[in-house]
Amino acid sequence: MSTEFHVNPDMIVQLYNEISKHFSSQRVRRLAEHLRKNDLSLNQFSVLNIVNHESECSSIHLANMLKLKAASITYIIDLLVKRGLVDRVENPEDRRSHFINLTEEGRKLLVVPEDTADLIQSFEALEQDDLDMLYLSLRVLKNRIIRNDKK
Amino acid sequence: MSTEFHVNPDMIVQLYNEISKHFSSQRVRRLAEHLRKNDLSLNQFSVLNIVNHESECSSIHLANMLKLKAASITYIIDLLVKRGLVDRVENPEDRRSHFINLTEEGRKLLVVPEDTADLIQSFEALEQDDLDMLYLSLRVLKNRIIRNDKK
DNA sequence: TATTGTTATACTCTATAACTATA
DNA sequence: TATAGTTATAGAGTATAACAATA
Repeated sequence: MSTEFHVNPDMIVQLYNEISKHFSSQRVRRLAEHLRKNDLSLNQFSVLNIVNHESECSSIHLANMLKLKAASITYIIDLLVKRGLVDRVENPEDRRSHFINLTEEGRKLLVVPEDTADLIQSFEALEQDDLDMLYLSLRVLKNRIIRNDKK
Repeated sequence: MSTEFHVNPDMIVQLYNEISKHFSSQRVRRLAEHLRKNDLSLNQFSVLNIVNHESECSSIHLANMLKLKAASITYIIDLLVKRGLVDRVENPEDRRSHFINLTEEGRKLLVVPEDTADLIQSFEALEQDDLDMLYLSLRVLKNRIIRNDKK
């Protein structure tokens, strides 16, 4: 395949952002629904997400990431521990601090369900050739991206 | 372009969802940051989004969409009106109810900034040929999708 | 003394119940 | 009588400030 101009990542990012805007509103709605159903605040959910990506995550680190006070982190972690969604593990190198780890229960709550019906509707607007090309493109993208994900 | 099998929208949705998961955590973080910077709760932001998409939106409708009590909607709308992000307009056909409309100020807060640097990094993992193909695919998708958006 | 994190307190948000106005 | 929405109050969740323990 060849194009008459040089496609660079920036150009794709710009396109991606425009497309992303189209789905933004529904994404927010799905997220809010997911949080409500699982009785999670946005900050609690953010903690689960951060803890999932960072091993040896301390309260201070969470406070910095979320721009919350340490006391709020304590409160949030207390609730999550009580629900069995995270664990507190002692930091052997600093007896003041703890590491926050995601439990299996917590990991289950990370995935926000997609609104499949609406997505399908969007893709159905495409011609067959474009569908084919999009599929191939996304498959390549997935393979390159997922490689860097843990598990 | 041709493939040895028939690509249908479902297959693309599945791929899309897998890719989407990869960006999910950062998207949540960006949203949380956007809300914090603009002093908005998730429900307040949801109200702005719903009001943006639905003209003649009533309190009752918002309560149904967000699964909140009417009294909570009153509280949220009061705050947003006070900040000049939405207006309350009388419903000429039913003097009990009001329509909630987004103001220009409110519209400015709808867009959640993307984390461009991280996106670029993802796309930089692709070969030039794949970049070209992805670009073409997304451009077609954008043109088909955006057509159905208002403004 | 500086840093990590907790306890105590104040504030914000949401739910419930009682109420007003209109249909 | 039923419905749309508001007001008043209580409770849950979150943030702020003062404090204790460790570095």
